[in-house]
Amino acid sequence: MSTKSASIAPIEPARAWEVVLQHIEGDLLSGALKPGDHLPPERALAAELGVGRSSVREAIRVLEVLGLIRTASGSGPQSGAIIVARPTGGMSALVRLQVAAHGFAVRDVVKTRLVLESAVVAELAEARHPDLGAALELLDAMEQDEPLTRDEYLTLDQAFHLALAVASGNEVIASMMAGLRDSIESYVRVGAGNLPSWPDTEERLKAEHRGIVAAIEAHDADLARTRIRQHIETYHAETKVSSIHPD
Amino acid sequence: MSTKSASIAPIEPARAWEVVLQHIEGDLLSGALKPGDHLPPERALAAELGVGRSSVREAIRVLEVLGLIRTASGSGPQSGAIIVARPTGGMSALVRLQVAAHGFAVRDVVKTRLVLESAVVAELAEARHPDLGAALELLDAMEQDEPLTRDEYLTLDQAFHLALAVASGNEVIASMMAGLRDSIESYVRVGAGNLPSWPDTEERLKAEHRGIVAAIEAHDADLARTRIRQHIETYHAETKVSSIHPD
DNA sequence: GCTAGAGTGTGGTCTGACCACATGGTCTGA
DNA sequence: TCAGACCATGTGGTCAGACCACACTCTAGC
Repeated sequence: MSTKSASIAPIEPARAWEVVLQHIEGDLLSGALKPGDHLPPERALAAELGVGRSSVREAIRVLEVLGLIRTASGSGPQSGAIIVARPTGGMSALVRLQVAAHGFAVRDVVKTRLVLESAVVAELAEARHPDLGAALELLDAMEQDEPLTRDEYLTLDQAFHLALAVASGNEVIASMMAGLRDSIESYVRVGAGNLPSWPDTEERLKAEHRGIVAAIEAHDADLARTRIRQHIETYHAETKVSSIHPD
Repeated sequence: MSTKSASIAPIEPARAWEVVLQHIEGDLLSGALKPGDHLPPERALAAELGVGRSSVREAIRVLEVLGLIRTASGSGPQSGAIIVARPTGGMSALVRLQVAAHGFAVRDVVKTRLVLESAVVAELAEARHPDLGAALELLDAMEQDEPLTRDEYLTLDQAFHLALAVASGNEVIASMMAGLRDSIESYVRVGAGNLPSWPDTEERLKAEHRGIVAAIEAHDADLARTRIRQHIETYHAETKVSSIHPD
């Protein structure tokens, strides 16, 4: 406990957990902490900053949810809080919860995904040698002989779209795309269940995927934009007809 | 996420704070909690869910940072944890910390902002009657007689860009834009300090702002895209020359 | 009627105590 | 010498209880 007596109170006294958060952020900015490093043990951090361990834990929890660290109990080099800087999980949580709390409309999530993914395919089309290896493997997996269940297909579909974003080399867009998609995951799956004919839809989706890749490989950015737009809009329009939510 | 078979086999027993988070998310999805509502008091929530108060507080903290709730101590209708669903703050924190932890490259943040803002101005240009009132007021404020300091101008500039995003009516894009901009705020301000001639830059920025608005009002989406791209790219190129960071 | 004070309920914080667990060293017996 | 069992240690995870500061609400006294 730090002596609060006679301390000149700032305009807004930072809460204890904010002190911890700012301290860690400062260490990140100064380079004292890098991905792969361990945070000090919670008890040591608490003593160092003059706050209680519970306050340290609140800050740690925030960092964990935002995807900056991963925690593990026990002893040894794998335990403790380790900087990982994986934004995807945090982005998913943020968007998903905002959708749940009506801060984000599903319609806007879909539109934003459209904007980002259009940019992704256009950038890939304009790249000299876009690395579509991962995306192509996923397409092959979707077209294997054994029939896939709807859920399996949608999982691969999601991975395909994410692979395109990753291939574009922009981590920010890739994690935003992943977060947007994750957050409406349940809506997509429910919509797929209400489709009039899933096999027909699946065939159409496969053809559209190949068309998108073809446009990228042909370096035709405009065509790629058009096709990705149609791909997303068609699916959402089709599933929305039979969806429960009238909006 | 991967398999929907919700068997009891808990490979990973949910931690206490996750239980609280999931419970609140469930209440949001079911409509039991809406924006404006109060969360139960921490002590009541802890008793209801059979967890300790500290675990409840960790979940509450996460929700606060993500911008879902605001908390206030004291008594009465303004106190407690209230659902607000303001995504901007959470997005800013996420992006800022990921940049600090090298999960996001500043370059990608700028590129993403470019993608989103291009879409914003294009959408505004294609709208019948875009509501540019707030944006225009900010432009007027930037051009008043009394000279503005660099910081004041940049604050208005940021507000202008955000106003455009808000005018487009897409909350998701607006909060992402705000988060992206906030997260590189310090870089922008440092860059402005290193410009060869701020007054010249300020004049150019004013002209570019007016040009963007003119393109929107002329319903010329392509021109608006071009101008916003040039606006952002020029500024970042100019400040990067004298910046310390080589990349 | 009005005001000053007590009362109440809230979040914010700290402390101390356990637990489960992973690791790493030590001891024991072959 | 070495392999295996065992225990000490340090970590996060959790809980219970205790305060505090604060904002509101009620009420007694004027």
